[in-house]
Amino acid sequence: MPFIALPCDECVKIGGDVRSKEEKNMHRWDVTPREALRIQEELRERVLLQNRFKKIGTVAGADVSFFEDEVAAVVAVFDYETLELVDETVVTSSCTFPYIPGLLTFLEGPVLIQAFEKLTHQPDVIIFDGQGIAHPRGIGIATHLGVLLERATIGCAKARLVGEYREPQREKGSLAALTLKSTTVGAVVRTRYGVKPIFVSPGHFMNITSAIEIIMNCCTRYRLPEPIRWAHHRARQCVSHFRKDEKGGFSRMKPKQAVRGLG
DNA sequence: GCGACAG
DNA sequence: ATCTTGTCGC
Repeated sequence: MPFIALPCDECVKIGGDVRSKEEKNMHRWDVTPREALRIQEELRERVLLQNRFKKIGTVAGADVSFFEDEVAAVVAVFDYETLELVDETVVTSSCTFPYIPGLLTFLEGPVLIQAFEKLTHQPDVIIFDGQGIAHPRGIGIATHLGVLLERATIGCAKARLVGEYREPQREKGSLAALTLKSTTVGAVVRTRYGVKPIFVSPGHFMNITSAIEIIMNCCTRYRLPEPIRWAHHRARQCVSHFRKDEKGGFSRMKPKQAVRGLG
């Protein structure tokens, strides 16, 4: 029974039951691609592209790594000024949905939400490895989870999903508008001289200008903002453990090794 | 029907 | 995403 002993600001009472806002907003995840589209259409109406976060004290990076059907999700929280780590959570799980362009949230969302629930320090802003509103239905993973968690989020993708743009200049800080149906949904940002640009778009409780500014402030000496780099790095470490366990396991040992091992 | 297509 | 060593360019 999902009862919470001490009701607080983060909780809401419903007929004697006490549920966190996350639970109250949650929808089903065991859905078909068609049902997933329907959920996105419903949630898009709840998106707010206006800043709704206080003075930024902390920023989090969220990412997921894979090894076959096993996944490891990491959420790492950093001090916005010093970019020092202040909190981090890891959750491993198995895939329940395939990767389908436009439906990434249904693959990574469930495990990421579990990781957020384990945090001790709730960040003021969250950066995701994927799109925000620069999505065919305006609700990429950053936007979707921003609505469910009711938090300010930013989408920071390494590649384009939708939209048109002109290549930004080679200098660090160069920008180009990412346009979809004659509407600017984000920006193509050159975070270092000459490197491949990243695709920044607001998720939720955030406007485009602030999204770009926050991302730039988190980019020190690499192409990706520090929170995302860290989360990605840690998620990969976890996945490497899966590999070792897999190798040492008996059931999935490769034929050549199995034969030798059995004499 | 033919490409495009976050991770 | 992931498999992967050295190597070309700033």
